[in-house]
Amino acid sequence: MKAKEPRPPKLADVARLAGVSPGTVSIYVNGRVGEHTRISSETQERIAEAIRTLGYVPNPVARSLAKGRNDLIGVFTYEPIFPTEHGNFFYPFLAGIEEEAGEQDFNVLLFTSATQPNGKRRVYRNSMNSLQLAGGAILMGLEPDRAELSRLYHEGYPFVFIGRREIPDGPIAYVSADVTTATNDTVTYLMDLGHRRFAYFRFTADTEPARDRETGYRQGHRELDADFGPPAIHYSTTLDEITSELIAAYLSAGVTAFVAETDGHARHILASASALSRYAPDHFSLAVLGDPLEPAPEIDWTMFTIPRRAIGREAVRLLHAMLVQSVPTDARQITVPCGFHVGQTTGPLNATGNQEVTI
Amino acid sequence: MKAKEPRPPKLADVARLAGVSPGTVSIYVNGRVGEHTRISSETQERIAEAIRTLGYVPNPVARSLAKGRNDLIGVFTYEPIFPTEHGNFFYPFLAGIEEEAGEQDFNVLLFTSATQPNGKRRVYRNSMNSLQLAGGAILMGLEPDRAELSRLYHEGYPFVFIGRREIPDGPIAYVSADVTTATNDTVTYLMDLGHRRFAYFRFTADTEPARDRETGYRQGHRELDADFGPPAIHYSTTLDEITSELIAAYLSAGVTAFVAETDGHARHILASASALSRYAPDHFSLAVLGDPLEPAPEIDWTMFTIPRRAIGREAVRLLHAMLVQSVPTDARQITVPCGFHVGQTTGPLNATGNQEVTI
DNA sequence: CTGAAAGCGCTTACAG
DNA sequence: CTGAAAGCGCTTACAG
Repeated sequence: MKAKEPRPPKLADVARLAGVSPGTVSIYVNGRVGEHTRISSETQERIAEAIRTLGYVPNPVARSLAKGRNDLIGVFTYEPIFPTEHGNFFYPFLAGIEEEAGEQDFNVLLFTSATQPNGKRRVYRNSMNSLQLAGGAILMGLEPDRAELSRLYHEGYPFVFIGRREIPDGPIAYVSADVTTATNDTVTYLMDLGHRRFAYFRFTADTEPARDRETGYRQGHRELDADFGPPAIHYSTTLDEITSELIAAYLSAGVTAFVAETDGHARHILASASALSRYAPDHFSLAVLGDPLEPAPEIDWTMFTIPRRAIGREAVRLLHAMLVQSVPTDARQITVPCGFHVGQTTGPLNATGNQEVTI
Repeated sequence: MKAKEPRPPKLADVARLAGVSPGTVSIYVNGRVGEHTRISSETQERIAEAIRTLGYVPNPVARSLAKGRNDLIGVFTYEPIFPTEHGNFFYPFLAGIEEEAGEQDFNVLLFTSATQPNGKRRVYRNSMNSLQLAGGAILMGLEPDRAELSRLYHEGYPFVFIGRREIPDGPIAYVSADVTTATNDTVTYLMDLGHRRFAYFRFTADTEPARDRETGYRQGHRELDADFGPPAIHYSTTLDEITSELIAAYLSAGVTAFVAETDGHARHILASASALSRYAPDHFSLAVLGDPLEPAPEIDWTMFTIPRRAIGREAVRLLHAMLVQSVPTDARQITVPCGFHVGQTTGPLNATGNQEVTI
């Protein structure tokens, strides 16, 4: 084992040994030999030799400081990146980020130090933006702190949110799945199957993704029967509010198509209906507005799918563009189309007898 | 939206505005006020005020350069960190790393840029150690490049491998599950159930983890019947070599306990046996030397479990120790005990009739 | 209790 | 084609 030298060789050491100036070495190691300046091949050989014998490797921190930038893109999540429980929400996005970062020759900096005692994370700690080490960052999380987003926005720190997020201060950069269109398409698909009376189940929480889905639903809703008794859109705080009585009421009112914000809703609808001996797709159709994170083992939902991997990649590309060029703030909203999967929970009206059933 | 200032404020700006020297500001922002130097509370207030009005946030790169260290721990993997296919080998380790890094106030730097055209990764690119940005790194991977490990070792770059790895040059730092003991214990457990004739199935590949398991097996093996016909240890390149004929030969020779290096081996043993109408635990017992990555849905194996999360945490702790103190090279090998899970694939000899069966 | 100065290891115009 | 110098933004002894 080699003796531990007091300090690693630096560029100046190389220069001295090669008998050239530091500037020349810098140009050489950065491979910028042909660009503006030429270095004689003998000199190059001397430098290469010196680097070899010294075992020189450039200090990336110093380089970052001098250049004013580095090859890091940050990833900040408001919840743990690698949770033990629950399927990993972030995983597929990270897969896309890793892939694209690899291609763009970026390294990915995970901000894990910003964890507060309560487990939540913050960008700002004692009024310091902890993201600064990276030139820009990708943020993810179900419950971002809007005040922090505003502050980042005002500071001009380059960041891209995964998922559409709004702040009052102006348009922030995001990459999002086009759930509005996908929801509209889902409704259209069900209508093409003959369904006219719909019930839409969603949580009360007024988040952008929920809002976008409802927007898409209302777009598709125009040709639908709206006034049939119970409200066509059912808001609930918990899934337990989806009872057999509730489902019975909808079925009695002639609803043949259910649209569920999450697979959780869908499961509860299915369970409540089965207590009434009503099943999909025989007695009604049921579609989910998005794909469950876990490969959805038992039930083959009709649903749209969110291209999370592609979204991760797009986020890196957008951030990269913001870092090197300047992207106008109103051109920083990227939307990628969803996929659609026809499963076993939907079927044509009448053909299978799924129509107004008296219970 | 605020006008984009030409450059962010720096420490010197704060100093000027507050009417103090940069050094004083530095001490203040680093919260080292009480330590060696005292700053009058009026001065502190002026500095705080200046920071606030300027919106100053310290440049972490400059700080790293000046201090000669930063709060980054690198994570380098020889295979993609977030694969699309196959369960994620790295995930549970990363979960532990994230957890511990959060507690130690470290950020985690994922080296994703080092991807070569062929998909493999290297630490050294055009003879430059790409890990340098982080003060130290945790390496993972099934097939590390030994030459690179040697080079890192000689360079004195602080790194910890997850899993025991050897290089000829000297002892490298690692955190590993104690699979030797766990394998020994597994054999002992089966012996306590009355089994005496064992067959051990493993791949030919001579990796450290495979070697450690075999060592444990041989330790437990001493009291076992060794000469009963077919070799007590079966080496194979592919799992397809585990045929019904092979299993029949072992069963006929009186083997009642199979020990499988991986759950893949175990599945093939089970399948081959069932073709002979022989089942575990009725006709033989079967234990797996480690837990499958995926929660192993259908089959409740008897196996030992690898505490991956704990290993991830230990790796961060060890690296941290190496970074701040100096840990002797021969004290850098950490081994954590495995868990043991009694499943449905093992049972007592005789009690259930699993003994020499003629086929 | 605070200031002036040197230094961390590089890069980048600017001269020759 | 190459060198000398200033600068990136901070920290850290060392003086006062």
